[in-house]
Order: sequence, then structure tokens, then C-alpha cells
Amino acid sequence: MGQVTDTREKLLSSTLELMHARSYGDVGVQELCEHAGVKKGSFYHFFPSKRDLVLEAMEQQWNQTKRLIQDQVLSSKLSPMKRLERCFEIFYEAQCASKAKTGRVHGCPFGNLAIELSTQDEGFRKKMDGIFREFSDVIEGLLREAQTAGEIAVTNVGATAQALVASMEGIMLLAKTRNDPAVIKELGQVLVRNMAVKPSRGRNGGKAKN
Amino acid sequence: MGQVTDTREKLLSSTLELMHARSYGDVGVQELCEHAGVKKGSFYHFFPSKRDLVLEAMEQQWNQTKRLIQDQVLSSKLSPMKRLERCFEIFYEAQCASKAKTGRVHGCPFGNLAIELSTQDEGFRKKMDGIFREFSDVIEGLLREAQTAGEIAVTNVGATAQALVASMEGIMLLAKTRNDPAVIKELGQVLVRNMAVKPSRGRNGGKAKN
DNA sequence: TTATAGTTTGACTGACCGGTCAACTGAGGC
DNA sequence: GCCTCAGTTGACCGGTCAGTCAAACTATAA
Repeated sequence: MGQVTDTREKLLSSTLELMHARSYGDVGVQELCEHAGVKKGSFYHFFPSKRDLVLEAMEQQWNQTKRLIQDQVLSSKLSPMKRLERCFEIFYEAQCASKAKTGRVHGCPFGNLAIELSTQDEGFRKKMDGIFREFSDVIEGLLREAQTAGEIAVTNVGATAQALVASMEGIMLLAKTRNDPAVIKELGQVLVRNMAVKPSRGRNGGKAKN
Repeated sequence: MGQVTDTREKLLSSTLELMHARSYGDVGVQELCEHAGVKKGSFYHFFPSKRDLVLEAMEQQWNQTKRLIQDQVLSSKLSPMKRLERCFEIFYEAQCASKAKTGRVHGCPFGNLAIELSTQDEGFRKKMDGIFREFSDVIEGLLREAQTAGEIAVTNVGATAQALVASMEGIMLLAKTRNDPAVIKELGQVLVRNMAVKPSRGRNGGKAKN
């Protein structure tokens, strides 16, 4: 009975594309509908509001991202720290692709929306917070593996994982502001390698007091 | 002849306040004017457009920030790495203040605008890029001092400084998304301390190859 | 064939957007 | 006393915003 269409899905994927490339405020319902090839009336048949559409689109995006990380990073046979570095490579490749297609580095879709909306809409803030926490848990797992493998010597793994997530977000921000994906690869490497255990040269490289 | 007023300054400081708390897209000219106690007609007497006002406000904000960093961080007598840590403390205190006043952590005014506008307005992107580069130079200076003082053992100081700036931005982003200023202090410490030279325990903490 | 649920359509609402403008105000210089 | 001019005012512009709605259409199941 009735019809079954892909209108809903078209709307969601258009949202992912446009919101990532621009911003929540700058992309209107009208434009969203035109991009999806859908009339505005249909939009409100499937979603109660623009806000709800974007919230659901973010959920979808995060599920896709988790799958990508699982397949391309976690299930790889590299050493833990190399897998962490691989994580930056994935981000680098994604931004290279968007730069090649649109001429712009768009940064992290989650970070972008978190910054734009988390002071204005508590629902968005909580959703983004949840995503970052989940991601932090993934990184923490990687760090624990690296620790038992002796690749790093870190006292507070949980906080370090959070700091790493923050650094990733910041690197994506900088890459977007430079409009240069190379930032991701370069700074990612610096970050990971500064974290790795160095072959100690001399008794004590310097007193770390004061 | 004619009048001299502080309308222009009121407009600029209202912009700083409102744009930092919300976003470029969400704050309209009308609201800006009401907040500053100015009529819309006056606005366009002083600024050709909203965009120009915000661009100038950012310039002002950056000059204020540079002065703050100079006074509170660079000219302090702490060790270089302690001064770096002090930098995070400054950010922490600023976000505590805004949380106490408004109930919200608003993050970095530069990062916020960079994310919102740098894919849509090349002028904004360049301005923010310039600010981040200047800031990176300041951090690089601090890092070089730390290096000669033997506080850190880092090969690529320039890239490390950039990575630090990125991490700061990311930490501000995370603090905003959590709505918790403590994130800044905690993750800042983790970052700085993981970077400091550790008292080497044993010949080689682990092979850092593969 | 008909009933019906699911989907589509486009005209519509009222509020608000950034920006314009001509008329006006008021203080300092002459 | 008046001229000049920076600054002020509020009405107004066309356009866009998110969201509404009643009517029409369409595919399927009975």
C-alpha cells in the first residue's frame, strides 16, 4: 500500500554533502531540496524540521565513519602506533579528495557542526560530545595496545586519547584554514612520532623541573 | 566641525561579544545594533557591510590577544615549558569566566570563525590563516627556548609549533563541545608533559621501529 | 475495482535578512 | 548667526528564511 521512495535517503545524503562543504546556517531548506531534487513539501513529509534532518544525518555520518575506521585502521595488521598514523592518512586522503573535487578542504564534519551549534543547541552539543567520546574510546584502545607493545610510555592513557582526538580536530581545523590537506599528514606524523618512545641518548636529556 | 562619537567602538565590541558567543550567520545586523544601542542606519555609516565589521573586529581581537600573551606569558620569568603551560591556563581562565557569566564555554573566537567561514569567504580564510601563523611563530619561539634549555628533545621545531597550535584549537573545540573549561587545563597539561624530556628509565624504553 | 496509506506538489505565511536612502540633528569653525 | 559636516534616524527595498497545508497523485493490497 502506498509508495516507497528514496526521497528520505536523497535528502540525508544531500545534507551530508552540503553541510560538510558549508555550514548549518548557510544551507537553507530550499537549497537542500533543490540539491536532492525534492520539493519542499516533501521535505516536511519526512522530517519535522531542518534541525531533525541534520541531527539524523550526523548519526548516519558517524556510523559510516566508524565503519571506515574499523575496516581501514583497526583491522589492519600494522603496529598500534602505525595504525594511529594510518588514521591521519585516512583523514588526509578524504580531504585530498574533497580538495580535488571542490577546490576546498572542508575539515571535520563533526568538528564543524560542533563549533557552529554547540553553544546554541544543547541537542547538537550532546550529540557531538557523544561522538567525540566514542572516538576517544577507540583511540584509547589503540593507545593501550601501543603501551603493552612498548611503543609509547604514557602515564594517563585516557587523557592522552582525549588530547589526541582534540589534536586531530585542531589539525583538521588548521588544514581547512590553510586550505591544504598536507597539513594533516605532516602534523599528524609529528604528533605521533613525538609521542613514540625515543631511543634514549645519554643518561638524562635535560632536567624537566621548574 | 561635526560630531565625534564612540559608536564605531561600541559596534566593534558588541561584535566581539556576540560573534564569540554565537556565530557569524546567527548574529544579524539588527541584533548587533540593538546590543550596541545603535540604529541600523548608523551601522552603515561606519561600516560598508557586516563582513567588513567582523573582519575588523577580528583584527582588533587578535591585537588584544597578542598583548595578553606578551604580558601574561612571554614576559613571565617561568621556564619556557612552564610558560607554554601558562598559555593553556590563560585560555582556561578565559573560558571559566565566560562559563561563569553565560553558562557556556564559547571556545576560540578565531577557530570558531575560521571553521564557519573559511570555505565560504577567502578573505576570512586568509585573515584567520595569518593569525594562526603569527601565533605559531610565537609558540615556535617558546619551543626554541625550551630546546636550548634542554627541556624538550624535538627535531622539527617549526612543525611541532604548528601541531601545538592545532592542538590548542582542538582542545578549545572539545571544551566547547563538553561545555567544560577543565578540559583545557587537563589536556593542556597532558600535552605539554608528554612533550617534555622524560628522565630516561632504562637503556631503551622500547624499539620505536616498524 | 476500490480502498487506502504513502508521497508529491506548489502556493502560501509571517518573520527576518543585509543593505539603502533622504531627511534630519547638533556641535565646532568662521 | 550661520555654515558645514560627521553622525543619526526610521522607513523602506527585494529577497530569503523555516515551516504549513489542502489537494492531487500513485502504488499496492484486498
